[in-house]
Amino acid sequence: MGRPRKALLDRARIGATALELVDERGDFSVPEVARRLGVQTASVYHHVDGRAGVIELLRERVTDAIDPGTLADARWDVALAAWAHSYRAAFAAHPRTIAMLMTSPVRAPKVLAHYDRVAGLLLDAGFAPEAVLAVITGLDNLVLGSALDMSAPDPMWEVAYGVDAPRLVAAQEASAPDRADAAFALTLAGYLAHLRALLGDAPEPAAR
Amino acid sequence: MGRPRKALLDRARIGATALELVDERGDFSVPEVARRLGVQTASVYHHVDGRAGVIELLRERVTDAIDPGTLADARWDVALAAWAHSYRAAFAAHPRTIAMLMTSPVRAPKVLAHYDRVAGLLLDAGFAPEAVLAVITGLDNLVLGSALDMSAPDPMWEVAYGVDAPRLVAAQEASAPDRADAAFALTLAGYLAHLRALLGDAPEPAAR
DNA sequence: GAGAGAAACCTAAAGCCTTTCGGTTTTTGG
DNA sequence: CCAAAAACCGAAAGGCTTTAGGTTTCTCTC
Repeated sequence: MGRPRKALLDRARIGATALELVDERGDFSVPEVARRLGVQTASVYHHVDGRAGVIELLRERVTDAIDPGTLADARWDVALAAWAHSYRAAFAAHPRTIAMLMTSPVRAPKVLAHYDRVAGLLLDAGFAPEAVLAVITGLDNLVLGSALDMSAPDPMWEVAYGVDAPRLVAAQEASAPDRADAAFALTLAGYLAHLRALLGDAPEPAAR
Repeated sequence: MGRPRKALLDRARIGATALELVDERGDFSVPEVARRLGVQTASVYHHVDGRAGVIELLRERVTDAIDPGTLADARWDVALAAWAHSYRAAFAAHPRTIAMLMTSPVRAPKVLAHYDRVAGLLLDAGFAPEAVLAVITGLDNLVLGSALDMSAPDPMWEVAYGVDAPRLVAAQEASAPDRADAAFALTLAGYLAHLRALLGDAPEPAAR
């Protein structure tokens, strides 16, 4: 014991291991992370500010997958749609982190830069300054609501034997396997069409 | 000690106390509930199936506030909108429960009955059976995404000193205090308009 | 290149939580 | 009336979070 010749731990390995655990089991604990890395629990605390610190590592890992390039399109609605898809995909890749990340404010500069660009996009598109945050919030709600749905158990509605909900059961049996994606497409298309209408743009025909 | 003359505990009191704790602190533990009720921890386990059982009590309490009468309107879109508002309000009253309730499937018969009625409503309105669940999921995403937003810290985006996000900061400062409500109205209006368009109804003018 | 201080890991321990087991008293139902 | 069930308590096992203090190795400065 004592300091090892070669470091056994670093923040990257801790974050990766915690994310593995959350993906597999829906949660993590510091001792579990330590066991997986072949190290004592207390050692992890040397690199990270406790459990909360590990959660911040998770946030960094998950949100790093959001593609900033999606915001480059000249048409604001196309850019917004692409960004929303990328955002959703990032969370969809690790859906069990969502409940863990939502209850603390966003502080990661990289993520804040995304939202700043979105705000600029909306201002340039012609939205009133006092409306911009509501528009962003709405988009956020769509993305996170959908991402949360992907983290939910499948099926989401468990109709026990003896409970009477025939139409819900039929709907569940008839639903396509891409239900979650279809729902997101539906809400996003509706939202963007509504925003275009508010701006007085010529509404594009609601493609299928 | 031994069995008391008058019962000290029941499921209702346990549920109410746990909900109080979650509202106040964002979480609960079985010993905390017991302390508040002036009882030993082990006694709680006599009435409830562990921590998970207490969470189910929370779900019952929160969802009981959803008004089934909202679904009675003859116009499917009006009914859906009213139901969504009621649903959202129920969660908004106890926003800290949301993260706790989302990760386990819905089993409460009363809630399942709601969704069953919604499924029937959509079928009668003319949606294809295989599309019904996607439509429901989309609505669910809007409601829960918005409810989650209400449980999020305010402000949601914390731009630290030295981080450059001027347009986001300006948008936050310019935003009205009813940002969350405005965002929900925006997304719901867009969604319903989109659904009406899909059905080929005469689209009502998007009343601002 | 030598020594001081920092870094990285470990052992130990306090305090909390979840859950179970068995004991005691009171109520209830046949 | 009495046996079984119900309601509560005490105790304890095992896990988690976090801190404190010890040991070894590395690194930076003189």
